[in-house]
Formats: sequence, structure tokens, C-alpha cells
Amino acid sequence: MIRSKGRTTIVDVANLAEVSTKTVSRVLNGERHVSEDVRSRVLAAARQLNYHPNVLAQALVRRRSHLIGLVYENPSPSYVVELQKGVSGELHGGRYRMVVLPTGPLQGNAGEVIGLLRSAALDGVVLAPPVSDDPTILAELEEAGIRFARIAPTRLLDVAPATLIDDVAAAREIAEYVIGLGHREIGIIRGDPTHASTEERMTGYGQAFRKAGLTMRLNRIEQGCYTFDSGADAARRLLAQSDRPTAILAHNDDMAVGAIMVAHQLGLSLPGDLSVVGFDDSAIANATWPRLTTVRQPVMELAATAAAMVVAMLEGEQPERRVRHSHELVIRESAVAPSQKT
Amino acid sequence: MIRSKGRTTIVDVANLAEVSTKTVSRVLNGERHVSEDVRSRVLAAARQLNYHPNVLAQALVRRRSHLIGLVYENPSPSYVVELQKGVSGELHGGRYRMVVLPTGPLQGNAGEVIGLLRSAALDGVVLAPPVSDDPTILAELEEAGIRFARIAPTRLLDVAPATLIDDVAAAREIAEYVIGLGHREIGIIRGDPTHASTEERMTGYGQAFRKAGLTMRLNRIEQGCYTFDSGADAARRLLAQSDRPTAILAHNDDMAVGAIMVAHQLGLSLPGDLSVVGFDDSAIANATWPRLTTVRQPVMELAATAAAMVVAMLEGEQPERRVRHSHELVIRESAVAPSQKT
DNA sequence: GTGAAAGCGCTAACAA
DNA sequence: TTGTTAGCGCTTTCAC
Repeated sequence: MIRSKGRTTIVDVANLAEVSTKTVSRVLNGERHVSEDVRSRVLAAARQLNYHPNVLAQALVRRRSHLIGLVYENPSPSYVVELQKGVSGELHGGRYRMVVLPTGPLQGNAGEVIGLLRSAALDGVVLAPPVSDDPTILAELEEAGIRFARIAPTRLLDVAPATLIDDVAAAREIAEYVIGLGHREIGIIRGDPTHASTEERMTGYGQAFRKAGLTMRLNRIEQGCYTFDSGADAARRLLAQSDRPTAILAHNDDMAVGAIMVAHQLGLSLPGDLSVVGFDDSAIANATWPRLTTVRQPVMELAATAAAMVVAMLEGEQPERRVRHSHELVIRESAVAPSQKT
Repeated sequence: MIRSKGRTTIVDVANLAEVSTKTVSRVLNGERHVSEDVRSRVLAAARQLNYHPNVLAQALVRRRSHLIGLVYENPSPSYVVELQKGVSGELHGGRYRMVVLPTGPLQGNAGEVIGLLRSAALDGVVLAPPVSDDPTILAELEEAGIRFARIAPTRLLDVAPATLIDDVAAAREIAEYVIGLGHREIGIIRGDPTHASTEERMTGYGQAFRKAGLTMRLNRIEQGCYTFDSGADAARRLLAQSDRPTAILAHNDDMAVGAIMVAHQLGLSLPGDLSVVGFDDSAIANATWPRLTTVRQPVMELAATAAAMVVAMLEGEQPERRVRHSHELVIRESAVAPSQKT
């Protein structure tokens, strides 16, 4: 039991404090049934040797890595940052650490993601959309015994705890707002078709259109993929039409900002000539001119709640199965009534 | 050696394949000197049992966690995302994983950060500014035997491999550009004083001013902290002055965009009434109106190179000590010649 | 209250 | 080419 090569270990501390390693372990882990005398001797020794437990060894024997993964396949920086803030905020006791696992497009190569998850020694995982909807990955996590919570899933809702917003209602509300301003010729920039939220938001728009007696015209719907550039491209197509729309609904803020950019380039005066609204209320929504009218989706809170759920499961508690967060119409300056005579 | 409770381990595979655990280990790690017969038996057994090695156990015995930390104390989402992209791109073999470690303000609580680092079982670390300049943290990493590379350090340059740009020159160039447009009344929005780059950029501006025979007036310099809001506040103060500046130099893009926002709010016409330039060429620079003239700082490449350096060290190679990346003036529409008679 | 022994799942060093 | 033994650094029985 005498040795001292390499890093200082629990054995060194035990030797110095003249106790067994088990006792050192007890003291350092705050277990009870340790005399004051011994406790202080151990602590002194640990401090003197600048001892830090080897987390890897602890992880092995406790079967706990204290690593929580955040899996996302999302190109929008503001969204990603919000997710990360949410998760890391819930780890703040410092007992857990966040490993970020951005994936490529999930189409087909879910296997790769799964390999990553298995080999990362994760205790738990937070799944952001659209990964949160991938049945293969859900099944695989289940089988590997990794706890997980889902952000904004749209199907298989009882597989794991989930945090949600009402995408349909949120989309309906912002569309109703724009229609209420008097717009009739409305263009739409859709999100990526692999994100289930895209369909939900279309449904919401559709409800608003129907209620107002408007029809969605196919040539007024353009495909984007949630990035600034894709929004710009889609807007270019929409605005090239002879009877161009007086308003554009975009499925997220980044694309809306792309549209605003293009409108500026075309020499349109905003918001007079063209109203644009987004979805998310990400950081960028407040930084454009005109500032973006949008629906606030509390991404950070969604992520935080999901992370808290994972932590709860790991601590042996039973988290709520489903927590719904509320959205909120955020009215700024980018949408106004259409000017007379298109 | 017979058991089968819980997760399948190397022992189960060995039993099924009728070889020793060491042989299984050999096969799975691709060591040589294994007969084809045995190799295929082991692989078959592993597949049949859906065996996945326990990375924690591997990490313990190999003294390698394969975790690389990215430490930053930076409020700008676009900057952070670029950093992460750069690092995670270099891990792409999948042999390493990235743990992101955002820290609070470093002032004084470097100790906390160090605790985090020690307890995270990191093999290596990439340090972004201003953490890359913190001597306590550098020393601590050194002592803990954790390999690290630094992004944009400004002092103690030979402590570890580093990636750099020439901040002074970059700042000088953009200031010269603005002065060259004809501006004489120039406001400055400084970055956080705890970032060394702030001083470097001031130096660069100073060189340009001196060369043009201009003096920096103190009441034309406002303090920000690299966030959008701080830039907006600073701009409000600058533009409230009776003889307001015709141009603003901001120490990063987020603050510049904040300034643009405020100018719009004040009813100024941009860029005619006010030119604004930034620093970084982050994603947002391209999404505002007018689009931001700035200096491109290749954050992603800086991070990628730093990560590659860390990986190299871990693989026993000797990385370059210092790699300088080049900056580039990016001229867009946010700065033009001042209009006649201020 | 404290300690001895066993073992988490794997690989390094050595032997065969 | 393959197996045996020891041990990574810690915690968990279960004695005392």
C-alpha cells in the first residue's frame, strides 16, 4: 500500500492521514459515521497533497459518468446557443457536465449518431428537434439504458418526458395577426420538411387562413431550411413574382431576416412595402431593422426543463411526463398594414 | 469467469468466442498477431451480443478520457458557435469528444474554473480569449498535466501552442479605411477591458488616427462589453452629443449592430448620416441593413487549428508553436463618405 | 466508527 | 498467436 509514483491518489491521502482508503472515501463523499478527528485529518491530508479524486475511476465503479449529452441537428446559431444555455444552466451545481453532440442531417445515418451516443458514456441525453422525433434513436437510447428527455416532440409522446409548446396555436396566432393587419397576398417561407414543426406551423397558418376565408396559394409557398441564406433565396423567388405578396410569414427568424435583407436589396421600403414576420424570437429578431415581429418560443426554458427532467431521473426522482411552455406574440415593427393598392 | 448479470462485458464476448478477454481486446482494438479464425469468431460474438466496450473502463486504464474541453467566457453567440464549429470539426474522426465549458466572468473566480477543469477528466483543452490569457489557469493546466492550446493570447506567448491574428493591424486597417472615406469625427465603442484584444484594437485605431493627424477624443470613446445591448447603450451616449460623430468604430460586430439599431431608432438614415463598422465578420454582420463593413477574423479556423494542436499533442506529435491566421477587411454597405457639413 | 477484501471493465506486461 | 496475472483508482460489501 505504499507508493507514490505519478498522480496522487486516494492511497496517498490515506497513508498521510493514517487511515484506510475507505475512510478517505467516506470523508470526501460526505458520508456520516466519521469521527471529527479523523475527518479533519483526512481533509488536511487531502489539501496538503492537493488531491483530486479521479473522476474516471469514480465513474467506473459508480456506473455514472455525470455526462449529459445535448443532441441537435440545427443550423441556426441563435437556437443552438439558447439550447446550450438552457441545459448548462441546469447543470450548474457542477455535478454534471454537458457534452454537445451536433449531428449531421439525420436522414439515414441515425446509426452514426447512435454509435456516438453509445460510445460517449452518457448518463443522460436531451434531444432537440428534429432528433427528438427520430424513432430509431429513441429506441436505441431506451435499449442502452440512457435516460433522456425530448424537446418539442410531435409523435410517440409517451416514450419519455417531454417539453413542448403549442406550435400550431403559435403559428395560427401570428398568421391571424398579419391577416388582421389587412394583408391578403401573403407569402410563406417553410422550414425544413424533415422537421415536424414545419408541418405544425403550416397547419397553424392554414387555420388562420381558413378562418379569414383566404386560400393558401401554392406559388406563394417557398421552401427554406431554417437558415438565413435559404430564407433569402426563398424571398427572392417570392418577390420576383409580378403580383408580389404584401407580407411574408417565415417559419423562423433567421429566414425572416434573410427575407428582410433581400427586400432591402430590392429597394423596397420596410415595413411599408412588405411586412415580414418570423418565429422563435431569437436574438437576431431584435437586431434587424425594422425589428422583427415574431412569436417567442422559449427555447432556453424548454431546454432547461428537459435537462432538469434528465437530472431528476438520474437522481432517482420521477419527473413530470410533459411540461408545456407558453409562447407569446412579440409585436415589433416589421409588420404593419399594407399600403393602399398593393 | 462465468457470469452474465447486467450489461454485456468483454467477459461475455470472450466466453462466447471461447477465447481470453485479452484476445477480445486485441481484436477489437485492431492489434496485429491475431489469426483470422479467432478474429472472426470474436467479431461474430461481439455482434451477436451487441457488445459495446465500456469507455469509462478503457479511459481509466489507458489514462485517456478522449474528452477535449473548450473553455470560453464570451457573450457573443455567433463567436461561440464559430468556436464550437472549429473545435468539433477537428474531432471528426470521432475519437475525441468536445465538452463545452462556458465560464462566468473570470475576475477572481478562476479557482472555480480550475475546479471544473480538474474534475472533468479532460485530456486536453482549447482556451479562447480572454481565458487564454489568464496566468492562473495556464499554470494550473500545466500542473495538472492537461494539454492545451490557446486562441489569440497576448502574453506569455511561449507557454503553449497558440493560434493568432494580428489584432493591431486588423484594427488599424479598418480605422484607416473609415478615415480614408473622409471621416474626422469618429466615435469608438470599446470592448470589455478584461479582454486583452480590446487594448490591441485600441492600439490599432490609435496608429491610424496618428497617421492621419487625428487625435482620439476621450468623450468619443465609450465602453461596451461585446454584447449587442452594451453596443446600443454606448451608441446612445455617443449620438446624444451635440456634435455627434459621423462614424463609429466598434470593437466587435454585435456592438456595431447594436449601434445601427439605435441609429435607426433615432431616425438617422444609414449609412448616409452615420457610418458604422465592426470587427469579426460574424454571421450577424451579413444580416443587418445596411450590411456591416467589418474585419473578418477567422474564428472557426483559429479554433480548428487550436483543436488540431491539442489532438496532435495527445497523439504524441509536436504541433507548431504558433500559427498566424490572416484577417481581411470586408467592405459592405455600412460605411460611406460622410455627407457634406456634418 | 473503521478497515480488509473484492471488484467495476478493461488493457499492459509478461509468459507460454 | 494466445493466455495469465496484475492493476488503473475508486467504492462496495461486510466484517470488526
